[in-house]
Amino acid sequence: METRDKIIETAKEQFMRFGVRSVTMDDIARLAGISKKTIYQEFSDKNQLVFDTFSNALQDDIIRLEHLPKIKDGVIEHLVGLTNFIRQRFGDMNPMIMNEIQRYFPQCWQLFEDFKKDYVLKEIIELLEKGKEEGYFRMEINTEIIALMRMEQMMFIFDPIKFPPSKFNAVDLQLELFEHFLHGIFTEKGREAYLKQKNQYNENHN
DNA sequence: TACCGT
DNA sequence: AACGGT
Repeated sequence: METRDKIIETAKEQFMRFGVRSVTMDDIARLAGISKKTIYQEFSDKNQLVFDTFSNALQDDIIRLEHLPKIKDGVIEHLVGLTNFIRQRFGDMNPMIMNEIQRYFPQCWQLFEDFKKDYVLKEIIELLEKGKEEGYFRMEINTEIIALMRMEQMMFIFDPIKFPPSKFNAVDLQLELFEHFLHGIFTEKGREAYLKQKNQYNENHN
C-alpha cells in the first residue's frame, strides 16, 4: 500500500475511534510503522492530514451510498438501505469528532459544510421528490424545507450539551430521528410499504 | 530519536 | 505537560 494511503487509513481508524484531538502525530506514525518525518513529507501539518483523511472518508461514504438500492429503483428499498448505512456509519464514530472539527479544524469543517450542501441535501431532495411521485410521501410537504430540516437534525445530535454521549448513543439517536422523520412524511401507503419492507429485510437477515 | 516552542 | 513540528 502507498505510504500516503497507509497514513490516511491509520489516521481514519484512530480519529474515528478516539476523535481528532487526542490522537497525536506520534500515535499515527507509530501505528503506521513509519516516522513522523514521513508523515510531514506527505502532509504539511496536522490540519491537512485531518482534511485529507475526512475528504477520503466522505468519498468512501459516497461510494457506499451509491451501492445502496437506488432511489430511482425503489424509494422504500432505499430507505431500508439508509437505515443500514446509518447503523454502520455512526456505530464506530466517536461522538466528539464533529465538535472538535468545528472548533479546531475549520477547513475540514468547511469540507463537511460543502458535503452537506452539495451532496446530502441533493440526495434528500431527490428522495423526497421521488417518494412523492410514487405516493409514499404526502404531496403537501414542502420538499426544500423538509430536506433542510432533515439535514440539520442529523447534525444537531452531535451537540453534547443537548445529547450527552453518556446518555445517548449516536446510532440509537440517528435511527430514532430517521424513523420519526419518515413517519412525519409517509402516506398510509408509504407507512405500510416501509413496515413490510423492513420486516422482509429482517427475516432475510436473521 | 532528540529536541524546541507553544 | 503534552503535543505539533523540525
